Amino acid sequence: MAYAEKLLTKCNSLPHIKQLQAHLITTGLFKSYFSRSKLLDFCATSSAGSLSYATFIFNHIPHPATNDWNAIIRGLAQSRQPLDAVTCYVSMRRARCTPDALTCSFTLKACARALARIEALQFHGEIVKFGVGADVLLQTTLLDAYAKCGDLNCASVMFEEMTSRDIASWNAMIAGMAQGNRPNEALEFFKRMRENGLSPNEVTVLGALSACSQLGAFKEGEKIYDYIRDQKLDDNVNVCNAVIDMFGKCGFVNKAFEVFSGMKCRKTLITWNTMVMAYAMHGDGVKALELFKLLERDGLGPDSVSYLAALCACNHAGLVDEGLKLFESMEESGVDKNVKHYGSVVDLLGRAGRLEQAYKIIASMPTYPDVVLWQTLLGACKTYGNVEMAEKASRKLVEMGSRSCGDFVLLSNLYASHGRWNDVGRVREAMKNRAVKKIPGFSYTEVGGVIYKFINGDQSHPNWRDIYQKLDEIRFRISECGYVPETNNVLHDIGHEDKENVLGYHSEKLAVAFALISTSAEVPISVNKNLRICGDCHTAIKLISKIYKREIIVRDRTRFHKFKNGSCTCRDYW
DNA sequence: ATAGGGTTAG
Repeated sequence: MAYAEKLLTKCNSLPHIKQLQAHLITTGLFKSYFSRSKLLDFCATSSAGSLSYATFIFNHIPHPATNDWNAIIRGLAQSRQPLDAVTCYVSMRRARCTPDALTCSFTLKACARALARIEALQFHGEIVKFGVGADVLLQTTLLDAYAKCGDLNCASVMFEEMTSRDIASWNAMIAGMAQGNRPNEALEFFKRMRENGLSPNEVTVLGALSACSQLGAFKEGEKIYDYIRDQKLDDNVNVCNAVIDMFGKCGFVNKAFEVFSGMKCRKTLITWNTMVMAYAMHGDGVKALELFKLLERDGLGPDSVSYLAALCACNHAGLVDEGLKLFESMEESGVDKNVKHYGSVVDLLGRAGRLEQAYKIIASMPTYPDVVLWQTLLGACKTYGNVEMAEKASRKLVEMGSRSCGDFVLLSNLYASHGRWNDVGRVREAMKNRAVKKIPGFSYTEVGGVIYKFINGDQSHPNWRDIYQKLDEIRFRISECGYVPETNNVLHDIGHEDKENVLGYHSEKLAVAFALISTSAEVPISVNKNLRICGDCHTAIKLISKIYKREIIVRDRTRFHKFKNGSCTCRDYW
């Protein structure tokens, strides 16, 4: 019997599969569940097979068994329309066929891929109903499905209720937290796992490193890297890629490059892209472009992510013509442009004041431009005081139902700077009517191996009075050097003095003040912000770096700012 | 009746 199975692994095209199918039918083996569902499964999931042909065979089976259904559901779960697997499951139940643990496993995978939280929840019920709830593998699949669908609370409950957990369960929890923007908790689970006597494997460290990257947690990241080398996990490309990314995002491009050039395993395109992006984030456009050119020599062609990283590098280094050339060369390289490439080039042109050209590029897009594109153009209009173009962009934003505070602020500021007070009032009215939402800004900083989080105007830190006192001192000292708060970054119906206060307690300022009072003078201060740094904080921190003789590194949403002796590596271009 | 399923970087 086993020979049919062996033949199956030798099939590498649909005609082969059909031949084997014919053979099974003529010898009567097709009636045996085993050979038949093996064939179905192979046909539905391997690259040699075809899902539609598998479905065709399946439809001719008079009374499909659980295994036959499983093969089709598995194939559908891996297809472009994963939710078809759920539909198939419904048919299976209607045909009164009983699901087993594998049926549930495949359908849950489908839910996770489709981000279908409600369906995942319903399958949780099915799992209990069919008595397979005690299966550890299935529990992990379920936990992972909840996490991928964004329901991290359900995922945690699942995890805590598990009576036995193996390394994959921990890995799913750590990766889930890291990917769900809860990096602190990811690291907590990582710590707990080790306290429970388990040794992290290559999958574990990927999740933990990703959490460190998000937090800019350099010390923790370096400890994990030591462990990786100790356990020889660095013969895995994915692990190397994650280490490079971690060092890059923690502000140590040189360390990232050391790892990149010292890799013992073969680099993939992702490795190259990660390194190009790291240079881009640090504003080192020349090195980024050098690497971008070298990547082709490694036998790899740049893909859309490579181009995005290179464009980003041009943006952060102010290389306008290089960027434009790169953008135009995409077509002949056969790499499709997506909305992010357009965004990058519009940003590039917008900063250089080439607003008409930027507008033309948006207009030439084959797909609809998104909100971010118009916001980028609007921002450039503000910088160059172009009211007509700003109105065009804002009109588009309003049409698209924008609710972002920044759009309204920009337009309002532009009107204000031209003394068009009626229009300012109109924009404010529109803001009220639309319940504009504002993403809260927060910053992280690490002191003594502990990561502290600050929210704008935060008073939750035990030493908040000391921090605010330090900020008062800072404000006094930088004012002596000519600092004037840039209150036009704030749009509220409040007095001038209050505006200064809102700005004065931005999360990045709180983090810097806290670091100043709690670290020694030799260590550079490192701060990590979720949004882009505001112009006022940028000016203030430049002065702080000079007066307090401290190097301050701020990573914002898009890049690194290294402040030293009164200037920043972004050269005020970001 | 036999086996198969979970965690993975830009």
